[in-house]
Amino acid sequence: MKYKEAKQQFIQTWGKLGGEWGINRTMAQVHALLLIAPKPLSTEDIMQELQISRGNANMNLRELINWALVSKELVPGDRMEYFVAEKNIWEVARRIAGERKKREIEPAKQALLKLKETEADSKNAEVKEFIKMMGQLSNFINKMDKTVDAMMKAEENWFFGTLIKIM
Amino acid sequence: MKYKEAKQQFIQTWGKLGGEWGINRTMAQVHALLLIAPKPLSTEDIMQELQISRGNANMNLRELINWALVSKELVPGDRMEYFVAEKNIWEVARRIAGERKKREIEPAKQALLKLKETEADSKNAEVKEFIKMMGQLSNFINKMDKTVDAMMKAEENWFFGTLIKIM
DNA sequence: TTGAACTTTCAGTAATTATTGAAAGATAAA
DNA sequence: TTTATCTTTCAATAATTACTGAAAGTTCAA
Repeated sequence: MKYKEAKQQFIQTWGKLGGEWGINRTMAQVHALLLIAPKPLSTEDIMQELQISRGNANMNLRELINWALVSKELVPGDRMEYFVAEKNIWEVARRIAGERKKREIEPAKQALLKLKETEADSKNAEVKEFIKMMGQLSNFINKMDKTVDAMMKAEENWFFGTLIKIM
Repeated sequence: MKYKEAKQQFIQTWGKLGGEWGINRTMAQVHALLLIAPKPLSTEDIMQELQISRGNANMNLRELINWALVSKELVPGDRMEYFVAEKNIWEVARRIAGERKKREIEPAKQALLKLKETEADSKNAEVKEFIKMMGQLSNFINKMDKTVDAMMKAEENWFFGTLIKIM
């Protein structure tokens, strides 16, 4: 396959994957573009490559920076801003996991924890089932949480190494 | 907190979480409802509880069945269909992981594998960077894949137990 | 200061995704 | 069969989400 075609396909694939996992497709495409760029890209570069507006490019870049997946890079003697992506995939995975944990899992966890307190003494079948399920869910989400924490601290080889060894 | 309020909050929380992870919010709400139901529910029950149309209820139930998270249950002497959810959370997690792997991860993996073949001999910096990144991504996604496979086969306590022990 | 070069914002609009509800389809008891 | 009961489909519509582009904001060299 020719590079230009492969590049387009990678951008499409990464964008699609993002979309399926609740991440704005364009944001994932901008990320894809920066992941394979051998040097920092300007907003103009990104607008042109992906054929998107300045506003859209700006918004998605800002969001990628919020996720700590991309950072601004200043070139001395140039007023234009450039952007670079974190290129270590393990680090990328960690940051995504950390961010999603913070934004989505933790709030859900807190909510479930409160729900566990519901009228624990009731004899009603619905209520009993509810309490039981909240217990199960809290327990599960706690374990997930700890797993993500482990991942955040660990090195890639250690993490997968240990995991795969015990399979 | 009173049961009725807690129930509504659980449905909202589960629905929101689903939405954030690329799963139709209503589908997640139907799932939530079935998770805490002490007995099978009919389409009517679900329509009423969530205030949704028959078509919507039917569609989302079918999809939950495709995901193997819900099954139909027939009550002898009753023509109406009832639905029950898998209640073991570890099993639920396994099925979701398995399904998402099959639907989303595997196709992405295959696509990346092809992209790795791109003009490997080029001296162009862009192409070199691209090949490098495709290699990293393939390698990472392979490890993820194996981790999910391990999860699919393992028992909850063994899986998390081993994981948490090594933390 | 001024103004050229660049970035950010956001109201309006477009695109996508989800929902409704009525009609068609299926099933089984009479 | 026929008919009553229940399920499925899908075109129309609503709701949500994403995008555009022009105007406002910022920064800095002259």
